[in-house]
Amino acid sequence: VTPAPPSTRRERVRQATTQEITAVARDLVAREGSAGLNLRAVARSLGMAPSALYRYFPSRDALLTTLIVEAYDAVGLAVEQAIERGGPQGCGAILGCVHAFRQWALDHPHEYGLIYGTPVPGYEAPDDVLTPAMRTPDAMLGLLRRGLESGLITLPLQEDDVPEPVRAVLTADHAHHHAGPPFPAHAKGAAMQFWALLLGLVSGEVFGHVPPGGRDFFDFSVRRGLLALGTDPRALAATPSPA
Amino acid sequence: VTPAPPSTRRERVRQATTQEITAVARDLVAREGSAGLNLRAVARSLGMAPSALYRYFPSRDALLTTLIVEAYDAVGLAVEQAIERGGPQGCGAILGCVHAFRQWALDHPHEYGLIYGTPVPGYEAPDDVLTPAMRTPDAMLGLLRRGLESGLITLPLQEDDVPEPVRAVLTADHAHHHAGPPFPAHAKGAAMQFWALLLGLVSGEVFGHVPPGGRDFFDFSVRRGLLALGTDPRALAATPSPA
DNA sequence: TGTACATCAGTGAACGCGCGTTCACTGATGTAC
DNA sequence: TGTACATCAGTGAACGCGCGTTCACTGATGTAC
Repeated sequence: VTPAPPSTRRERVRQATTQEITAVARDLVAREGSAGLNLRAVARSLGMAPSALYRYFPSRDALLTTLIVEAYDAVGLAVEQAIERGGPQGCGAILGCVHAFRQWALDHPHEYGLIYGTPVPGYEAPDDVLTPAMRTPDAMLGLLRRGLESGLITLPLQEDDVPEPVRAVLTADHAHHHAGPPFPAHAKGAAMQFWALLLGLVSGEVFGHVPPGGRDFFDFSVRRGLLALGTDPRALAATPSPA
Repeated sequence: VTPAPPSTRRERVRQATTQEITAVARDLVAREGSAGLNLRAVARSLGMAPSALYRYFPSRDALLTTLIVEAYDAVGLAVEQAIERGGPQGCGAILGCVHAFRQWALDHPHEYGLIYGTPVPGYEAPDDVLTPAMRTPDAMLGLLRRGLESGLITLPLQEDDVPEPVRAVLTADHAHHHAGPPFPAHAKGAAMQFWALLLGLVSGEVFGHVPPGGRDFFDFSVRRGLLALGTDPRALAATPSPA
């Protein structure tokens, strides 16, 4: 996060103030959603003149971008840590990962909405957010790769089972690429389906579009999704859900 | 929609104006999202004074509520019509239904966001929206019931396969009830999972949170979801996707 | 070590804007006799 | 059929508010000699 230690006193103060600003802004978004973010309220809360904020951010959108990047990084970090805690083999990491994702979303509903909800109208995301946005998907694809290599996951489909046009779409997609060799189309398709299920379950719960199923129902659904993904049933059944 | 034919001339004009207002408001939301809905713009577009709108709606929120109800009704209608077109047996109705849902969402992204996206901050939905909100889920549950009765769908799980706490959650949920006798817990769970998958796929596509898979990928994913639901594979494979 | 200058954080007032809502009013439409 | 009154759609001005952003400024922090 800090590339080089800030030398001068001024730089240190500046960095601290910047962090204070984003912290206050994050609180504001957490309480009222992205529409509630406004510079005057941030300034008020910091005891500054509104114009002073322009020393730190060139516009409201720039501040919003920072918050979006921070939100992506926060989920990403939560997910990565859960994977580590889950251990190197078996389903512990997988279950830990998805539960961490859900838990972060429930703990930070407005920040979740910022990145996985309705796009903020009039806001155009700059390229800077692409990398942090891929942090969580990358972590999950890493799990998939590990699972395929270790034999924990055996995709129930062959490459041929994927209809030609779908295969074309799946292999043509180079926009969202991640580290490592490419996945075969059927693996990519399965991953995207699982991701859609996960987003649907979590968004439904966070936004209230679905009757509340709670943690148990989420766990149950995710396990069924993992089975559909080709996860070894015995291994999955033997792995308890994270606390 | 019209309970009794409006008798007096005044009432007819009033009704026409009301419809004009909601039509303009709907356009505004369609172009700029729910945050873009503002009374002054509606009045401007109609050539009225802003205050005149208060003869028709007591507040901005009331107008928003009307739009939300209309959106629920519009998807609901689209889905119901697709089901009818799909025919009385087989998977035609099911595939038609989900494709109609997706298509409506893509055709009306902002209205979709209004009802299935991030909740509008500060807006509290009155009870009036509950009934229209259930229109689409009800239609789909009707399909499930029909499928179970005809044997087209055979749930892969038994009641006992659902862990006790999950079963408790599923049977306790009386808030969102629909017509007809209750479903057993495992059917309800399966339905909710499929609904979550559907919302995830569609929201991901509409909001751009997922690499674009398009119609073919959606069809492919939904078919896999239906198989996981226990739909007869042969019948499913024999049913083409709607045009 | 001390002085002259440059940099930059922060101030305070202002600009221009748009919003939801209220209120006293005018004039047309409907109703009762 | 005609008149007196009630209802109600729509006007126009105003209230009070909050927003993002600009701009000329002051004073403290840092830098070069």
